[in-house]
Amino acid sequence: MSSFAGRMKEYPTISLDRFDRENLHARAYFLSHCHKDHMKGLKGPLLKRKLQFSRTVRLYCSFVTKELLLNNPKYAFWEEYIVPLELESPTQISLVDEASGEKEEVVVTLLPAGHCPGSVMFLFEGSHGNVLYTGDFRLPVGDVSRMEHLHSGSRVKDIQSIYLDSTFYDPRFYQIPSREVCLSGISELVGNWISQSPHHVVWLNCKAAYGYEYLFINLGEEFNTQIHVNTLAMFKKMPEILSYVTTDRRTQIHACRHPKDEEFFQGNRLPCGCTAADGTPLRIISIKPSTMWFGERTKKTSVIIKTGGSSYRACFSFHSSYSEIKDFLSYLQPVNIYPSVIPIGRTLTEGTLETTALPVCVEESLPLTITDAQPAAHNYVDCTESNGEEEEEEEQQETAPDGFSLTLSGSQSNHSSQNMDSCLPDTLIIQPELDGQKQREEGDDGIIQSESQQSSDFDIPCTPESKVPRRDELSQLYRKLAAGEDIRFVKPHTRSCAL
DNA sequence: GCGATCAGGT
DNA sequence: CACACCTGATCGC
Repeated sequence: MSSFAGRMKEYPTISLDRFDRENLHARAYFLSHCHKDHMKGLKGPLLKRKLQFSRTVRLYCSFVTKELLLNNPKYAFWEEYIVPLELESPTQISLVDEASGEKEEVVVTLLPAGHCPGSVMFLFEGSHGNVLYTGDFRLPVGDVSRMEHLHSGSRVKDIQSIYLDSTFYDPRFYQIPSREVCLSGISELVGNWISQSPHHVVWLNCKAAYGYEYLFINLGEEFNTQIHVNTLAMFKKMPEILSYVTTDRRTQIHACRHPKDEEFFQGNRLPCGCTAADGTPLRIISIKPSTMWFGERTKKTSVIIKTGGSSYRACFSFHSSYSEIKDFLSYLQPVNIYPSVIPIGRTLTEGTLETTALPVCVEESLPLTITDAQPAAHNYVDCTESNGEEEEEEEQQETAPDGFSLTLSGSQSNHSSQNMDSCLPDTLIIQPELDGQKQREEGDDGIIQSESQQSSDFDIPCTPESKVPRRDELSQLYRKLAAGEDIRFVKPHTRSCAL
């Protein structure tokens, strides 16, 4: 959960993705994307009143975000105060104090963030330096070097601070299969199922959030069909999406939802209640998009895991992996990095919220901490699926190697499907009729590669009280990152962090 | 009745 | 182990 309080040190009269408390006094608002955890306070009556009295306060976002936002009647009052901006079009904005008349100019540029429809990063350029607020993002390695507005000529712009989506900024999440790999895995599973008969249907068990649209589009395109969803209203001005979704239940691919949809599925019913025309029972499989992550050296595993007789998990991530974030940061080399997510291991309490939620500066507090590298005892990833019956293993004590488990909680079956495939990177496991998984193989690719080397590491500290990285350590790290050297990252001290 | 918060769920 | 969101209970206004 984002713990970003809404404001940046350099431009404190701006509020982004938070609209409550102190943010009620902002001179301008920015919304990076239309997910509820970035919209706190956005429908508040206080804010509504402020807008009615203001001549200058506006909300800036992408056109798509505006469209999605206004689709919800609770936010309809924003309509006349939203200024949608084109992507990659630097726009000057005046930050005006309406009481004093004091004014500050800033240029903002929206950069596509790859998180969900309409999601953007905001690049601010003004008298307090260049600052990048990433919002939530997923960018493949290398994409940052192709973002024109982060460059000036052939040179990377000097970035004073990055306010970072640090959701997976943790070496445990070293790798997440690419969007393309995940999509093709899902496609293969869907295709193998629905081609068997018209009564074979797929239920995509997606959350109630924007971000699955590209999945619908790709499946719709591939199978020349539309995906059944509950409502089309939010897409009415977005033809690229609209043409791939439908409220007509007569399709083999569903992403509809119902408050009791899991129960429905257990009873072999779709959430929409659809049945076959001739009374033949439907053959339904569910595919639940879930984040799967893998270790530094393991690229070999399935993006689809069978979790029950008719249930599958499919790899799907809205957020960049650790290595993607590392690529992003090492390319931009910001002076400061402010993680948006409170590092694991603690929950925010009333007392700590105020202090920990505030931005932290590399030099002063500690967005980053250098730790000693651990010897690479085991460099393979133990991809296990927790089936909910096992005790939480104790293996994640200090004896745990830097491998980590792929644990899929919430599975209803006893069926273990770990280490599904150790050889075929993108191949999924499909067993339409066979319930057993006899070809299951132990994760035997635990070959320890030899290049383990001692070197520095950094991760997000558990608490603001933990040790501050020394300046020389940081510069050393940055030099390595800049040189493209392989840097080993250790597990964060999430377990040992005593609180 | 409303909003905010929390616990618990998927 | 994460996320984004929902429901329902509780509290305060």
